[in-house]
Amino acid sequence: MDSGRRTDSSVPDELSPRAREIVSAALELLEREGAGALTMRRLADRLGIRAPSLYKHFSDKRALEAAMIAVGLEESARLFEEAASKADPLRGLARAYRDFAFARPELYRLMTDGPLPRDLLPAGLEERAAQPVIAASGGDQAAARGLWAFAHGMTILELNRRFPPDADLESAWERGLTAFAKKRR
Amino acid sequence: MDSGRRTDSSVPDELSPRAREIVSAALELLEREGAGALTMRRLADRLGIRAPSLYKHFSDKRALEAAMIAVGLEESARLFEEAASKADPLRGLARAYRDFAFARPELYRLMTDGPLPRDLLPAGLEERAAQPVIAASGGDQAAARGLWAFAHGMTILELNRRFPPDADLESAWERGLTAFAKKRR
DNA sequence: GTCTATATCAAGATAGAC
DNA sequence: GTCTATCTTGATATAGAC
Repeated sequence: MDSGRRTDSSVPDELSPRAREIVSAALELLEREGAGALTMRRLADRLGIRAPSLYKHFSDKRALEAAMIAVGLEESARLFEEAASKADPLRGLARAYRDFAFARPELYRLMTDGPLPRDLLPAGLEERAAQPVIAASGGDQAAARGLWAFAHGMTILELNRRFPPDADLESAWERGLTAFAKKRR
Repeated sequence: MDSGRRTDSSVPDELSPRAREIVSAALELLEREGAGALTMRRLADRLGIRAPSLYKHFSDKRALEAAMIAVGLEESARLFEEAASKADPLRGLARAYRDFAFARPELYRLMTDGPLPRDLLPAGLEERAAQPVIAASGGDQAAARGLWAFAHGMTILELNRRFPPDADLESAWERGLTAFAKKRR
């Protein structure tokens, strides 16, 4: 595994180079050791500096987390756009959604466990990530939100190991996607 | 406001009377001040005792939380059974689900944010709470899990204020319930 | 069943020097 | 951009007396 020094290509470039390195290290720390390990001290350790130095780059922890969430939204928007451009957009999108969440489970949690820090996010980013889901729902916003809720519910309940251990989740996904694929009338 | 002393009627009675009072106070504290406020110290304050005394009643915080979760499962099982016994079980159940979550949002989070403490829960309780959903899905477990995922997704995304502020959630619920109401073939 | 005293650990953030 | 020193706060849990 490479580490620390590498700059993640999807870190927003409004940030200074050093800030981007910090976000990159924070994402690695988060994913490797979980949300509980994402502290200013541990992050600084990983970068070989002291915790107070981080405050020269981010005003507080919330600003750092917002930058991390922005990375997640950019990446998911890109993945969703690609999936929705192929055959069977609805199932492709569902697959891309689940794959993203399981590739970066801790980031996914950070992105969904509370309100988005909308005041700190690039304008239009939230909408951009939602757009492919709306398109795959035939432009019906209500259907898109229902579909998102279903996908998020399946995903987060599985991530949280909240389903019974022996549950057949493949069938549950299939049943839900079939339901949302049907035209309303 | 009354406090501390009152015993919640749905606290499991395998516990000693004093332990039930503690669980009751913990549920109040959790709901009034949020998960961050549920600490052994704050709980003890509310009961007029010192934190170490709590450990005579619960071996650790996890055991206390398990008792709280058991209360939530008992209550939701009761509410779901009642809702599913009436006309339009699927919509009644969905309403009961959402109502429960919004009546006790912090308890709902505690119940869904991670794996159940299955080793500390009364046997059969998890299944009892799930049963009405399976029944309303015509006995189809996969459909029941999809429906649960949808309901949880709608609920938790709303509780987390994760939908756009202006989203029409009533329509999203309706679209999803219509989808799951249709027979699969 | 409750107490005091204590161990152990850790968090976010600021001031001010270099 | 980084440092040291520090503030302020707070957590879970145990030992052993009463």
